[in-house]
Amino acid sequence: MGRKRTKPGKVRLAEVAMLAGVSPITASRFFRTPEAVSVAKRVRVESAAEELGYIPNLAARALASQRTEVIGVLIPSLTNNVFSDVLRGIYDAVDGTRYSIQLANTRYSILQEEKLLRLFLAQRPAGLIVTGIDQTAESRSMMESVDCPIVQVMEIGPNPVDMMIGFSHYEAARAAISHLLAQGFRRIGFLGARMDPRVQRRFEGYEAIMKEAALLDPQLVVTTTLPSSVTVGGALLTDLLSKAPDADAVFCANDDVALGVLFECQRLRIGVPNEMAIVGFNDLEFMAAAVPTLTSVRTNRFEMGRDAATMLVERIEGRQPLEPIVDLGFKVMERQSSLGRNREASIRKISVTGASGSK
Amino acid sequence: MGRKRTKPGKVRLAEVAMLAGVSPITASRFFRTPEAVSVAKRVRVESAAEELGYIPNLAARALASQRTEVIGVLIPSLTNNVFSDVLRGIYDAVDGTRYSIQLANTRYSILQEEKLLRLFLAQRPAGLIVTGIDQTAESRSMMESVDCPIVQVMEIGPNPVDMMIGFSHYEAARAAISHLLAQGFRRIGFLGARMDPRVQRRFEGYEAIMKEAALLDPQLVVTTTLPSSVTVGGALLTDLLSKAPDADAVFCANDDVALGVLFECQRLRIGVPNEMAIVGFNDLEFMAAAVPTLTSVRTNRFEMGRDAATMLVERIEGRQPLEPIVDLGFKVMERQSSLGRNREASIRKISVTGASGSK
DNA sequence: TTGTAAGCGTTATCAT
DNA sequence: ATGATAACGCTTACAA
Repeated sequence: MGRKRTKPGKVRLAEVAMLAGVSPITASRFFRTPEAVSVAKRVRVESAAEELGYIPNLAARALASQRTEVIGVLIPSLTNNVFSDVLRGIYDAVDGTRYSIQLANTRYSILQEEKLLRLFLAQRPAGLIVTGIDQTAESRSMMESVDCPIVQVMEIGPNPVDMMIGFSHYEAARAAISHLLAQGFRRIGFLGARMDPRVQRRFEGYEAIMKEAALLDPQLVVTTTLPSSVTVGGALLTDLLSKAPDADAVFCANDDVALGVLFECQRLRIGVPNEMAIVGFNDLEFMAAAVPTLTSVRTNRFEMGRDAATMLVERIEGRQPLEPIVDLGFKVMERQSSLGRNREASIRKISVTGASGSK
Repeated sequence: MGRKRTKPGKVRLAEVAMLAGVSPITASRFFRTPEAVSVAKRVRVESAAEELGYIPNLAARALASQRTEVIGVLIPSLTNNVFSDVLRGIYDAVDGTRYSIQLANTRYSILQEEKLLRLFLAQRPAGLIVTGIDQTAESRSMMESVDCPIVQVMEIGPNPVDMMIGFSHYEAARAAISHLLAQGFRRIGFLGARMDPRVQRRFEGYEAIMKEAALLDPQLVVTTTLPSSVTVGGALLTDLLSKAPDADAVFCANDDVALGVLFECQRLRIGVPNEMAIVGFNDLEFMAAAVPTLTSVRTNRFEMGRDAATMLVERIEGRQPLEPIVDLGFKVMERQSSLGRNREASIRKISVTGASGSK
């Protein structure tokens, strides 16, 4: 009628308990809250587990306890360097803890994200890391009604679902443009690929400060929904030059676009920065190695992932983090590609470093 | 004494079965093997599940069935573009199946890999994807004694644990050097970073063909165990030039090293390819966009991941794949950076494309 | 601090 | 094709 009994191969908690001469529940306690077990029994259970090579069955644990030790991570892309740095930080922080990562790729679709979120939440994750602040209303209400801690990464904004870590893409773009203005550039183009919400926000920063300087010109803006790449960067520059031949600088929403611009300038024999200044975004490794070295906005992606996971684990384990919203800031790395001639000495110096909120 | 009863919120299989007017086991069968349930009951269970919003409890399923629907993936690095492409392929293939991915980072350490392997196997994964063919003896015997299917990715070699998909790094390097030889280059340097087993194999390919051509010279070899990067590429070139000022070409074991070499040549005003030819490895996107365009060896990383996961799923579900060892080959993408002057017309033309084994 | 009893939600086994 | 029953291995709730 029933099923045949336990195969002898596997070591269960009961075996450990028996060898240690305690009840299963005591052994169970030992693994979860050692301090709740007397020292004498602690050592007996420990050595019994060691001797038998006991490995807990996570499925049984999850079923009995009604929760898992899985942290769900939703990111838009596996290809983009930016996210792989964040991921590395997450794995780094989780490494050595009892938690494991369940990763899923939304492919920049908030509908896909909603679907994955529903899937994840159904398995009662211990915590959740989601990218950005542009979830669907449905996703939002799911996240708000669920009881596990959640961290939104990559940017900061109003109304966090729970915790948040990132920086203001708007302010970062403003700082980049301020730098170009301070260097005397005036006809500054915006080159954007993918145009996901964060690139959109960078554009808004560009737009705002250009408008304030009375320098905004639609001819200076070239974007595409294609994924960003070096090749796309070259094409965007070509487009820009056909619309605004007098452009003297470009702010690229991604570093690979910036590299593509550099190559295109070389191809077209346009001097950088004399005829065309270049500023990128994210400060990938190659930016400092290029010829000329390329200015970019450094963002703290590894730290973002690491701290997000750490905050999450802290909360899962019942501790309250110091701050629910962490602004990791950014830094404009000024390099040769944006060295200006200070064409107008009247340009005020603008601080280009600091926390996003430090307006 | 016991615990309080089921909270009313969650929908269980029993509820679905009751609403459908069948026994729980029939409902269970419907979800796993619909064809084993009569059509009449199928529709009733389906609509009942729909109506109640039933979501299966994976922990209960894993506990009862003694297996999981998790595919473990062990890769050496999250940062390296090469692996993120493979990963993307894996996620792509698994997407939409019932399997999920459990990812872990060995950080290029086979001891770390062994540890993670032990951890994974303890949870009875449905399948496993591991990187390369250089596991520890202990790892190997664990993999051989476990009963789940396993795919080794990134390269092919003798004695697969189970299945294998990749290409011969040795042959790929030979093909790259053959191309340089055919273009008339003679003092061909080897620039290698990280020197993981696959880079090592590329070096062996370089070494063998250079020796055959009686051109091997230790002064032409510069390596480092540092992770590969654009910056490191520049430094390696500098080292090479100090040891072998007459080098006329470099084979870079990674594309980022190749890009670093290009930049360093620009910095030193060394003409590419006239004074220095450059060949990279992997054919990352920027290679075709650089100025001059950079020759590289194209490898099929996305396909590698996708096909590895597909083969695994096939095997998990009981089907035998056509071939347990898949050679995805490679292709030397000849571009401007290795355009030679055919200094010696006597050089025989060598085919540079094809499966790794097609010596 | 420790133990007893019951239950977590599903599937394997055997029988019909 | 369907169902009754027991079992998967652990933890919660409560009592001692």
